[in-house]
Amino acid sequence: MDKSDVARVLGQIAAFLELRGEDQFRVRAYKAAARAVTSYPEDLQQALASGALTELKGIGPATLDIIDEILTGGRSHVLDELREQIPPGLVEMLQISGLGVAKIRQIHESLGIDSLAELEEAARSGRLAGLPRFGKKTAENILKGIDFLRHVSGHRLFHHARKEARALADVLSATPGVRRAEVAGSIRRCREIIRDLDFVVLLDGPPAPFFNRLATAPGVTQSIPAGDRRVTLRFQSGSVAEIHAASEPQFGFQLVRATGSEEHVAALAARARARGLSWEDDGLAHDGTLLPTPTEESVYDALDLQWIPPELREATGEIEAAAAGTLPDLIRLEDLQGFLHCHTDYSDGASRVSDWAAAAAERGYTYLGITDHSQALTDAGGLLARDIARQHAEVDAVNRDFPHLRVLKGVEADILEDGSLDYTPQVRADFEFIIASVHSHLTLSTDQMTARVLTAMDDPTMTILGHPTGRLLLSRDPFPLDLERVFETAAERGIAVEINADPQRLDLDWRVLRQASAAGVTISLGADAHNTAGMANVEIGIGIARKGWLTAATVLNTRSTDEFLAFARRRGQ
DNA sequence: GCCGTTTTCGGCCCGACTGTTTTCAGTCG
Repeated sequence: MDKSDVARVLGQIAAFLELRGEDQFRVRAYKAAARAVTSYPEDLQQALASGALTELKGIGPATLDIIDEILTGGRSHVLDELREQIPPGLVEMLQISGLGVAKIRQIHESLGIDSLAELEEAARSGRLAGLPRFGKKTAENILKGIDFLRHVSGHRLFHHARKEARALADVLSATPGVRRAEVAGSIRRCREIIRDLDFVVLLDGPPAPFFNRLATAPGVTQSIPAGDRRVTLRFQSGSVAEIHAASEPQFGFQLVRATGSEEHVAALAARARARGLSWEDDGLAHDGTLLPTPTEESVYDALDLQWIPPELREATGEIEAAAAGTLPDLIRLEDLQGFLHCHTDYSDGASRVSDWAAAAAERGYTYLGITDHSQALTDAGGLLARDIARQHAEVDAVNRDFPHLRVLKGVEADILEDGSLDYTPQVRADFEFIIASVHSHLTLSTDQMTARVLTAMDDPTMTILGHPTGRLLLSRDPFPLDLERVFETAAERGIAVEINADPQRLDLDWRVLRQASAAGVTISLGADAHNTAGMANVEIGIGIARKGWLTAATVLNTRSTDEFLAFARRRGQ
């Protein structure tokens, strides 16, 4: 049980209370507590033990009790009781965009519906559209929402899946007879959303006894063997893990096979056949004899290929490049000199300027770009024009305390509906660089949204286009935008386009990064972090950049402080 | 339910948008 589990329980309690028609402020208090837990930078267990949690804003006696109960016992009796009173199907419906508490209660009370399946049937049959204040459009949107939910169910964000996978890999490593356990599959490829977890384990002995042991391990509800060296495990939590067993001579082969996308692996198999080799379940064979392939390098080598970094194994040209010896020299975490896009307590961040500076200095960054929300984003407590001078004075003071770090005065300015940037030009001139982002009016057409963003790019104070498509993985589709024209304009104007490394965004999508760099666009890697724990976002952002074949030269914040500032200033003149 | 005090209970975000209806309820951020 960790922070995200605790936050999930608190959020669910809020949802149940909301459906029960409870006081809205009580509901809001639970939601606030969930947020407070999520953004709490320290270890929750320790904070509970030391009493630090009682000091946390948003946590009071009732929510503290619940957190204590979850952390010690793994469940909450408050939630359990609510589950008995209210059909859980109604809580699922809350996830449908456009359906709120009032409509769900109306549907439940007038049609007796309490599951998604029944809701879908009612929407299709027209019963739903017949309700007062419902109509054809509403029914259509609900069907769309159900489709979306089905599509995302069973998928998780990369960072959640990776955390679980690492924990499971530790358990596997500690199992008797296991010499090594590696995370493979889509997590190793750094896909933005993950369904199944894949592992390759190096065993001392035969797989069968090991698989039997796994089948009865705590939390495992089902164990489905596939052949004699693979097993699929289903867990109580809903997770699905595929375990591939390997002996030492074939470990590299199994790791390659379990890591690559289906298409990548199929292409490798075809290449093997073209070379008179056969690609079998248990290894690469020549004339019926398995070739020793203990490492991944030995597998690719046998196919006359350079070793291919896992992030690239998506069958998008990497095999051809590896054959020609032209794989890119991918960017690495240590290439970054600047840490960009973070929010302080001047807007919706939890960390102070000095906290950020200390964290950035500790990680060896040479500059740190502070970018609070601008005033138009009132929801996020956007920085009011009158508070800017105070923040800048604070930055100056912090800069005196950190001789090896330069804190830069940036801002994340809203791109308003008409494409203008938030604040007056005079106010914007006080910042050393500006990330401009769309946060509102997300339902414009492709033409309108493209025109809006292009207009914003006319503004000479814009340095970086933030989270360009506004998507929220597993919850909100990207807004429509003609990226080709945006890239063209960005390259022409010297505006960088962001890979937003918030694990919920990862926007730009890695699939369009090669198009962007081919168009000559400079990419900025932004953490979009709201507390110093969010510094780790950058690591995921690097994975996405690598997935998009980016080299250090394409990424803005691999440059020195002076080069970064020169990039920002060039446009203002 | 939590916060912040005028320390014991009153206040807590509201404006824009959508789909409905024909003046507005419900949702969203």
